Amino acid sequence: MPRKQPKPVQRKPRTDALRNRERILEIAKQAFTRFGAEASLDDIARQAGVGPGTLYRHFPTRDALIEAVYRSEVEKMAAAANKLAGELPPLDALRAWMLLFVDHIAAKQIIAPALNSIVGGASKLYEGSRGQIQEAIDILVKRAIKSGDLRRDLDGFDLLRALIGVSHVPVGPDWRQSARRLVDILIAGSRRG
Amino acid sequence: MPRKQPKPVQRKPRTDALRNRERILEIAKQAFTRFGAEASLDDIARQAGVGPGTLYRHFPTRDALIEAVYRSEVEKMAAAANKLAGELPPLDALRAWMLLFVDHIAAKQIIAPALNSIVGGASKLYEGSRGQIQEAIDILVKRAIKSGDLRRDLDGFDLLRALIGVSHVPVGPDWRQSARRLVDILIAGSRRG
DNA sequence: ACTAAAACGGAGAGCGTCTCCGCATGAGTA
DNA sequence: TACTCATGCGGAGACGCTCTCCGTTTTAGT
Repeated sequence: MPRKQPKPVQRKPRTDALRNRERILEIAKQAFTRFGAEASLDDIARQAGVGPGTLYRHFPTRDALIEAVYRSEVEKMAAAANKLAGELPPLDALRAWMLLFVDHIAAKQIIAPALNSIVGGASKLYEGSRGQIQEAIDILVKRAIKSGDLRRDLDGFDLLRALIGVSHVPVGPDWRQSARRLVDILIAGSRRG
Repeated sequence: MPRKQPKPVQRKPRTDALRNRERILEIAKQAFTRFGAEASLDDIARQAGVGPGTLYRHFPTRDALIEAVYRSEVEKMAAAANKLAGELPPLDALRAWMLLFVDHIAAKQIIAPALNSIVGGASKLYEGSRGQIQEAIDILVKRAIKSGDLRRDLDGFDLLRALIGVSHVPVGPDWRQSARRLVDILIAGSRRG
C-alpha cells in the first residue's frame, strides 16, 4: 500500500497568476472599449505588464479573452431576465429585457462583435455564455407563450439574432429610437396571431 | 495661343489594367466566399497572378474590394425591389423581398460582414451601395404604408438592420427556417396596428 | 516605329499573432 | 526557516499579413 497516494492535488493557484489574470482582464476591457475587438493582444499584454506568453496561457485565443471580459455582462443579462420574470407580466417582462439588452449594448457599442462571437461562435468556449443568454431569453419567451401572449412557434433565439443585428450595425444619433422601434415591431409580431 | 490645349484627355484605360481588375474581382469573390471577409489580400493577388501593388492600386482598401465584389449583388437586390413592387401587392412584395434578401445571404453566408460594412460603413466609399439597398427597401415599405398595410412610423432601415442581424450570426442547419420565422415576425409586427 | 503615360510586381518595412523553453517564484512540507 | 519542484513567467523569434515604394515593362496614341 502506497503511503502517499498520487494526491489528486488541486494546489491553490499561485497569487501572481491570479494577479496577472485580473490585470489582463482590466486592461483588455479598456482596450476593447477603445479599439474594438481588434485591439492588439500583444499591446494588451504589454500594458498589463506581462509577456505575450502569459496572456496566451491565460486566454488561448482572442475569443476566449473577449468572452472572459464580457462574461460579467452576460451574467448580468441573465440575472435581469430572472428578476424581470418575477416582477412583471410576461409580455412586459420580455419587452423590458429586450430594451435592456439594446440599451446595454448601445452603452458600449463595441460589445457587438464580441456578442456576435459569443452567440454564434462555433467554438466550445462559448457554450457557457451562449447558454446563459439563450436561457435568459427563453425563460421570458416561454413564459409569455404559456400565458397565451405569444405565438407558440416563437423561438427566443430568433429574437436574439434580430437584436444583435440592430446592435451590430454602427449607427448615428437615432440609435436608441431605432432600437426601440425594432423592439416594438418584434414584440408586436410575436403576439399570438 | 497654345496650339495644343492640355487636352482633357481621357485615355482609354489599358487593356491589361482591365483584365487584371476582372481577374482580381473573380478571385476575390471566390476567396471571400471561402474564407470570409478576412481572406488574405496578398493571397488573392497571388492567385490572380498579379503583385500586391497591383491589387492595392485597383482597390486601395480591403473594404473597397469587398464593395466592388458585392456591388453586383447589391444591384440585383435593388432591381428585385423594383420588379416586385410592380408585380405584387405591397405587403407581399415586401415579404418576398425580405425573403429574397435572407435567401441570398444564406446562399453565401460569408457575405454578412461585408454587408455590414456596406450598410454601416462610415467611409464614403459605401455611400453608393448603402443608398441602393436602403432605397430598395424604402420603395417597398413606403408603398405598403401608403396602401395602409403597414404602420406609419415604420422605417425600412430598421427592418434592414434586423435582417442583417439574422444573417450575421453564424448558425446551423435551421438557418433558413429561422430566417423565415423572423421575416414573419417582422412583417406581422409591422402591420398597421 | 517611337515615346510618354500608365500600369505592373516584387522587395521589404512594419505590425500582429502565437509558440517555445530556460528561468523565476511561490505553495507545500518538515 | 529552509528546501524543492510544480507552476507560472516573459521574451526571443518564426511566421503571416498589410501596405508602400520604385525600377521596369507595357501599351495608347501619333
